[in-house]
Amino acid sequence: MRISELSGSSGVPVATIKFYLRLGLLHDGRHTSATQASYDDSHVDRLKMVRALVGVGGMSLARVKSIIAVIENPPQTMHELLGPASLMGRPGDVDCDALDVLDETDPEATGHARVHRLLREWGWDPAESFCSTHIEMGDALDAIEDSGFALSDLALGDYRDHLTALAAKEVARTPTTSSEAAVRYVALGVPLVEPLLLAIRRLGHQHASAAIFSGSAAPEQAAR
Amino acid sequence: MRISELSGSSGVPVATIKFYLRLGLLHDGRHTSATQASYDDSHVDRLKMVRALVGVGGMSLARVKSIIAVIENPPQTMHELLGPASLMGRPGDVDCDALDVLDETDPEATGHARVHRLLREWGWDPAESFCSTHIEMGDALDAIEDSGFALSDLALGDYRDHLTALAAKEVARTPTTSSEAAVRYVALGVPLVEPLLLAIRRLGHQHASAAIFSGSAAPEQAAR
DNA sequence: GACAACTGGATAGTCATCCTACCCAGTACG
DNA sequence: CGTACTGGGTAGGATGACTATCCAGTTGTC
Repeated sequence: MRISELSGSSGVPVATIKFYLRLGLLHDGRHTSATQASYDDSHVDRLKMVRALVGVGGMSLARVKSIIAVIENPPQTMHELLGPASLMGRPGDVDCDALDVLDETDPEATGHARVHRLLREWGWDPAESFCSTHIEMGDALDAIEDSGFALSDLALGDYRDHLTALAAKEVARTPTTSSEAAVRYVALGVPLVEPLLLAIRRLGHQHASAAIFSGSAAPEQAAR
Repeated sequence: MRISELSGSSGVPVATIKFYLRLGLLHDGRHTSATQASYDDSHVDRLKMVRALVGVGGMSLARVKSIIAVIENPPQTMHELLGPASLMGRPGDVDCDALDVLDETDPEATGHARVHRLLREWGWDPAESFCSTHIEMGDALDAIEDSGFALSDLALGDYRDHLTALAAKEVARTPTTSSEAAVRYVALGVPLVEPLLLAIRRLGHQHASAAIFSGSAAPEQAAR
């Protein structure tokens, strides 16, 4: 398959394919001469994957590249796979030791302190999860706080209940037949399912609000 | 409060504040003379909100602006609020009538057909949710499919169960005391909680994998 | 074997987004 | 009075993701 055919069957412009080749997002074709190479289905699949991750997944090419790196060079343990797969290529890969020190003393890091407290309350060992995830969660809590939005521990508990139940099912569904399948499942499934998840949540909001407020007036009137 | 003080208490550079003022992300201060204006706490709050939505929320300034528009000029019904709040400023505000026509005939739109089928199976009226949400969900399903990842209806059902339970609780928690509080809750809560949600899911993955694969070897070994 | 069409490889240009720097005349205040 | 600061405006820069153009080599066709 020549590059123009690859472009045709993947829907990606030739110039973009060349660009992806240069970035290392797409593996080189088999060279048949100095100025000729042939591509196969693996290149079509890769291109579709990249476009899916970039398009709906909303990822940067840098993050896609690190996902590809994990798929091509899988880590040794299942657990090791989950951390990097979660936030590969994201900002904030800072040192984790600093987090152990702070523990609700630093007024600047209320969100991170809350994460530690919650993990303790939930009976979760902080060591079994990645500090980068703690940081993300802390940042998210801080952002919610900063924008003047209150989120009770009760509400957080609801999130934990439902999401960990979901996560457990997802992990349980991980194929164990081959390492390639498992790596693909995690590296692609974790980030690609995210937009789906958020869409279903919004669908749920609309469904629930239709049930509660169906045909009812604006909050102004409803409150009176 | 002068602009430099506003900058100090919000942590946003003066040049950026001017930029936000020009874009309409920040309301003008009260002019005291031709070249002087005074700002108050509402400006500090707004700046913090904008930074939270842009930073952790990962939104574009355009989307932040449309969220601000909703907060400043709320829609008439609760239900009307949820649609725009969900995907304000996102790409894909296409015509919805086209979706009614397709109904699993178009091979190009398998994801969207699946959304319609799922909604029917779940007993949800498609009319009570926004077609833009259907489109997002369809796109997400297509992207998952395109990248060579299979997602069973069973797994989708799990997502629906947990996320709609969560969404229902979130909707139930919407304050009805004042319209301002309700609008703020929805317009900020829907998008800002998203990163938190995803972080907890990843935490759940790590927790679950620690329980299952604790100390176990790589999938290669485990599979044998 | 002439010749247009295509190839890989490289360089440079485009477009959008999000700021950042600078300039300017007009206050504020010690 | 002088210095610092203000709002307002324009221009510039950084980044990310392409896109266009050029070029020498290759392929298929007549």
